[in-house]
Amino acid sequence: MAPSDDVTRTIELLFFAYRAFTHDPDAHLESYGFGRAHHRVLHFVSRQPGMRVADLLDILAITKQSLAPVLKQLVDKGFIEQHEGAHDRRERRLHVTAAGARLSDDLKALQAQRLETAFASLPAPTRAHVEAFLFAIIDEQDREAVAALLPDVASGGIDPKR
Amino acid sequence: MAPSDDVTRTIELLFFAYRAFTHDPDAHLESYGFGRAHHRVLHFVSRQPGMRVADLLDILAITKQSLAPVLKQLVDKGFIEQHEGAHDRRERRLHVTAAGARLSDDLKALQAQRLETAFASLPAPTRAHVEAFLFAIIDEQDREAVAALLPDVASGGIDPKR
DNA sequence: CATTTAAGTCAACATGCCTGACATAAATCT
DNA sequence: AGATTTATGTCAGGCATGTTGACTTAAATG
Repeated sequence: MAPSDDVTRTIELLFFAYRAFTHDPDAHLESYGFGRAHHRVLHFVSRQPGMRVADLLDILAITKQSLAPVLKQLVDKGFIEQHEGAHDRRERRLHVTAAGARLSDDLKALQAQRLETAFASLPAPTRAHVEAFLFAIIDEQDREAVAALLPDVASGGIDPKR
Repeated sequence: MAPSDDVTRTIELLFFAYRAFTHDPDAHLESYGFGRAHHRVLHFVSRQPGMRVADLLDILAITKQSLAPVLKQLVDKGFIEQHEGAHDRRERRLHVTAAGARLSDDLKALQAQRLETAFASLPAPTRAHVEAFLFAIIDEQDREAVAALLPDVASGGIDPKR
């Protein structure tokens, strides 16, 4: 096997796996007239209620002009609410409504189903290895910010070599 | 830890990791006036020289109307060549040119760098676990076709439980 | 009071995907 | 041979998601 076959296989698996991973929510979102961009907003607002617009832009790494129509649609259709900041009234603190929480949970359930089925079919250490790998793929300078965002790892984490 | 924290962490890691994974090639492609769609075409044609347009459409899961402008640009700029099929002259067999092979290799090197650095920082079994996971994420009905496409696994594969 | 900050808006544009309809040439079936 | 199917290409129109640049508004801060 050529030396680059390993990396080719990983690259192609990532492509096909990520497409599968996003497929179910994409299909579900269609019935609401929403797309993947709406999913991302809903997910992170649901995960961090009260976040500011600027925080969301940082996480998504898009411009406010890109976010604007997506956020407006989510607000107009009653999935997200904006509240004036308590201490700084320029801020629009973002919250999911009950409907938004429901949709966000439904979308997560679709992805959870796929991920948990995969993990259940594989040996127990898989999850820790996979998470360590995914984390190591992220730019070193971004890892701290991402780690601060993620739910804590329970245990069995794979530590990077020194 | 809430039961859904695990899946939330995996979902978010996949999002951030995939964004990082595509970032370097995206940036490199910009200087050619190309996008991610061109990368995918270049990659698969390079991997399977002589493939037909219909094969490419199947793999990418897009319509020929979506592919057409992307393929035309790659042909016009001298990265891909089309040759009449030897046995069936309706077919346009796709091949990368020398320049196409070079660009494809350059893009792969960027992703290889990221992946291999990640694997090198982690215990040896990581690669097998990661690949088994990515494969298990793919729809069961698509796995056979994907497996046929991928370079063979050398050894140390993680077998799914029965 | 001047400046900065948070957010929103308007315009123009590019990419990458879609559906639908139709065209062409070559292979295949009857 | 003639009809049909197949492989590919093309035209038209549309939608989602992103970009840059310029500007506005309101509120906080120096």
